Amino acid sequence: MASATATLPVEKDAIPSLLQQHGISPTAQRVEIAGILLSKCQHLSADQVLTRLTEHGASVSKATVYNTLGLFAERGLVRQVIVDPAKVFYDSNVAPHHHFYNVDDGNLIDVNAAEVPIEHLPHAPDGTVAEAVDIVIRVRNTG
Amino acid sequence: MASATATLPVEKDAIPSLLQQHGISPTAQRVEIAGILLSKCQHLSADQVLTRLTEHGASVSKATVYNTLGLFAERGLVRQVIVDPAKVFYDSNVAPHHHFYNVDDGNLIDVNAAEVPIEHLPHAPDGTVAEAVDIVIRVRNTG
DNA sequence: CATTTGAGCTAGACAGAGTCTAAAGCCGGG
DNA sequence: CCCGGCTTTAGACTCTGTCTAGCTCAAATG
Repeated sequence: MASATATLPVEKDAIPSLLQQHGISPTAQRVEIAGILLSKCQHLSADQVLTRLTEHGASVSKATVYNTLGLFAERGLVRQVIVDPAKVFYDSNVAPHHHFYNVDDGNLIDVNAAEVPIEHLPHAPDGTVAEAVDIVIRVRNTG
Repeated sequence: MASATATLPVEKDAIPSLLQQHGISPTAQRVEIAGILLSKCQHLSADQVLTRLTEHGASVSKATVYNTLGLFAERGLVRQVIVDPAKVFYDSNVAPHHHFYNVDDGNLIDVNAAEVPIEHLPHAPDGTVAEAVDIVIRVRNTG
């Protein structure tokens, strides 16, 4: 059940076992969705995943796409990125990193965590534990 | 038109001139909305602002609340906080700071920027300029 | 072999946040 | 007094995401 995170892109054949390593039974639809998202380092919304599925000729329902992406995120196979008020992006890169977010065109670019050294974090409020630190550098087109 | 950010809470009487300092003509509705949001250091969604308006007996339409909050954010009078995929929060504190976000109960707590020292930022991608750096520390209730 | 059980999938209804549109109100200048 | 621009408004609309109720299929059971 631990995270045996493969380097991107993940080969088609490797997907079923990768799912199983994350405690996810590899159904046809899940393999299909993972195949699209993990095919390279990218950020896709649920809707974009759905579109690509239909382009690939695979017919997966909207509910399944949402359920599956939620499941993948919960099990650490992908990561949610919340930068756009309108929708959630799913990031195929689960290594610790941050993001540039272009507010003009909605473009999202990875930033290696090592490039943003943080000396120390403040203590989490009483009764809570820190779970993740998300850094978003909002950029805007010049001119 | 520059930012003459008053310390919170902003007195009722000071609101019209504060709006004007940000290049916003102080209509009755805008003064009402600013009065609620700037009454203390807090994070409110558009919907929460709308609710408080009606509680105060002021009748402002939904469209106006959204338009006005968007305008305030654009002019630097308040700040958008994007942490919850479902809705945007408007932060009355525009001083540089970050946030704890409790994913269990949706609670949002300010973190002084000085408590999260960042040595240096990576260069923004070509053709873009950094505009803001948002750090969100996601926490979860213990037990 | 028939039956049951349960996980997973699906279509479509639904909910909530936010945007758009078309009309109406307000207000200052000529 | 009238005109023109800015602001507000109600309500329709869009879009993302969730929920429900039924269906499928495969594995376990008798």
